[in-house]
Amino acid sequence: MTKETDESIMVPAAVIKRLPKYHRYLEELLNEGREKISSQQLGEIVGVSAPQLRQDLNYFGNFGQQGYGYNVKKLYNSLAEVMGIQQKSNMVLVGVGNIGQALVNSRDFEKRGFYLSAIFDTNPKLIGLEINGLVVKDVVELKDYIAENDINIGVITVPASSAQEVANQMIKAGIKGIWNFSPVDLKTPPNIQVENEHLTEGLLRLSFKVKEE
Amino acid sequence: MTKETDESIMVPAAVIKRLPKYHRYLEELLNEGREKISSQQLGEIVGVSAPQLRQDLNYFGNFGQQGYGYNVKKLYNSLAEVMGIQQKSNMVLVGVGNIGQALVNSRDFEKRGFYLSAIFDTNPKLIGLEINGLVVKDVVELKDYIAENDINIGVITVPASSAQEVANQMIKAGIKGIWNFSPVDLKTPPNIQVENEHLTEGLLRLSFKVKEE
DNA sequence: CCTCTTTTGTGATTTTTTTAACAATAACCG
DNA sequence: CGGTTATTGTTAAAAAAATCACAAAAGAGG
Repeated sequence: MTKETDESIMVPAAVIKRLPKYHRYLEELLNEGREKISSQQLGEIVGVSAPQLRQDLNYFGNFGQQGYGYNVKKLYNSLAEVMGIQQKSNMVLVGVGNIGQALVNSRDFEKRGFYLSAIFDTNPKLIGLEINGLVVKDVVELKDYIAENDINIGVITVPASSAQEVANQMIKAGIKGIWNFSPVDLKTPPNIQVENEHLTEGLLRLSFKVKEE
Repeated sequence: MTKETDESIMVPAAVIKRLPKYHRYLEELLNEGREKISSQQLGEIVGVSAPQLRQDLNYFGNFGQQGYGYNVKKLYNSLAEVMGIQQKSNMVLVGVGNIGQALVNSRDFEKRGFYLSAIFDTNPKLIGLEINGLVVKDVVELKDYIAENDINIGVITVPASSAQEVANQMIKAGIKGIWNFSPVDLKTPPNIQVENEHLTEGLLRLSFKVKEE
C-alpha cells in the first residue's frame, strides 16, 4: 500500500519548495484542533490546487484515505519526517554581525529541532562575548568543533568576501548542509547541500514587480 | 529594433527570479573592469545556460550585439532600469526586533537605492530609541507617515500575530510593495506586490535535502 | 449489508519552462 | 573592403510542471 520512499525517484525542486509551507499550515490547523482535512480544503488554505497538493504528497507516500481525506496530525508528522525534522540536528553559526546576532537572539528554529550549538567570529572584540547564552568562539576552532560535535548544518552570516573560505572549512570538517546568508553563490561539492537566503535579491524582485505594476 | 517593453507580455516568475542574480554578477564583472561578455561566458558564471540567459534578457529588450556580445556596463544599467533601481525608493520598517534591528543596522540595501526613511514599533521601551541614526516611532504614526512621505515599500519584521494587521495599515496608507519577513502569507489586493523572506522555510528545505542525500 | 457520497491516487492532457538550432548581423583581420 | 568568425535574437523541439479527469476505495446511512 505505501509507496516506495526510494530516493531513486527524483523529487522536483518545485515540490521541495512547497513542503515547508504545507508543514506550516498543518501546524496551524493542528493548533486549531482540526482533525481531518481534504486536499481541496488544504489546497485553498495553502494556495495551491487540490490535484497539485495530492501529487506533491504522493511523492513521499500515500498519506490520505479515500472518502475521508487526510488526518491533520498524521500528515503533519509525516511531512516532518520527510523533511528530516523528527531527529534533532545541531548547527554552528559563523559571523556574529547584524544578521548573525539576530539569528542567535531569536533562535526561532529551535522549536523545529534545529539547535545552535556554537557561534564563531574572527573579530577579537566579539570573541568571548556571550550572546543569548552562547559564547562567541574564535573561528580557528571551527573545524575541530564541527568534527567533534556531531554538527551537520552550518550557518554562514559573514561578509561576502569571506563566505567561500568559511564554507570550505565547514565542508572539510564534515558538515552536510549550509544555510547561507552571504550574497555569494558558494562553490560546493555535489554532496553538500546549500540553501541561500539572498535577501537583497528578494528586495530587487519586489522592486521589479512594484515598477511593473 | 528594440522590443516592446509593453507589459502585455507577462514575464514568467522564473525569469524575474533570475534577474537580481544577473545584476549581481554583472556588478562584479564591472568592478573587475570587464568591458564585454558573451551570453556563453556570463551564463557559465551565473550558472544558467546561454540560450536561457539570452531568452531571459530578450523579455526586456535587445541589449546585445551580434558578433560582439553584451557590453557589461550597458547591460548592468539596463537591468537596473528594468528592476526599477535607477530611481531611488523610500522604505519604512515596522518591527524593531531581532531581524528588524539587523536590517536597520546593516542597511545593505541603501547602496542599491533603497532608503530606510523611518522605523516603527509598538513596544514603549523601543519607541524613541535611536538605532543607526533612525529614531523608533510609534506604530500609530505609521499610516500618516507613509501617506505624507512618498514611501512605496514597507518592510515587515513583526511577529506572525501582527503581520497582517501591519500590512493592512501599510496598504491603506498607499504603499506599493511589502518585503515580508514574518512567517505568514499576507492577504493583499492584487495591485500590492509582496516578496516573502520566509527564513524558516529555507532551513526546512535544507534539512530535507540533507536528509535526502 | 448494500447503496450513495466523498475523496484519494494516478494516468492522460495541457501548459509552462528550458534547451536546442539556426538564420541574421556585426565585428575583426588581412 | 570582402571574407571569416563570433554571437545574438528567435523560432522550433524537448522537458518539466501543473491541471484535469476518473476509476478505485473507504466511510456513512439506512
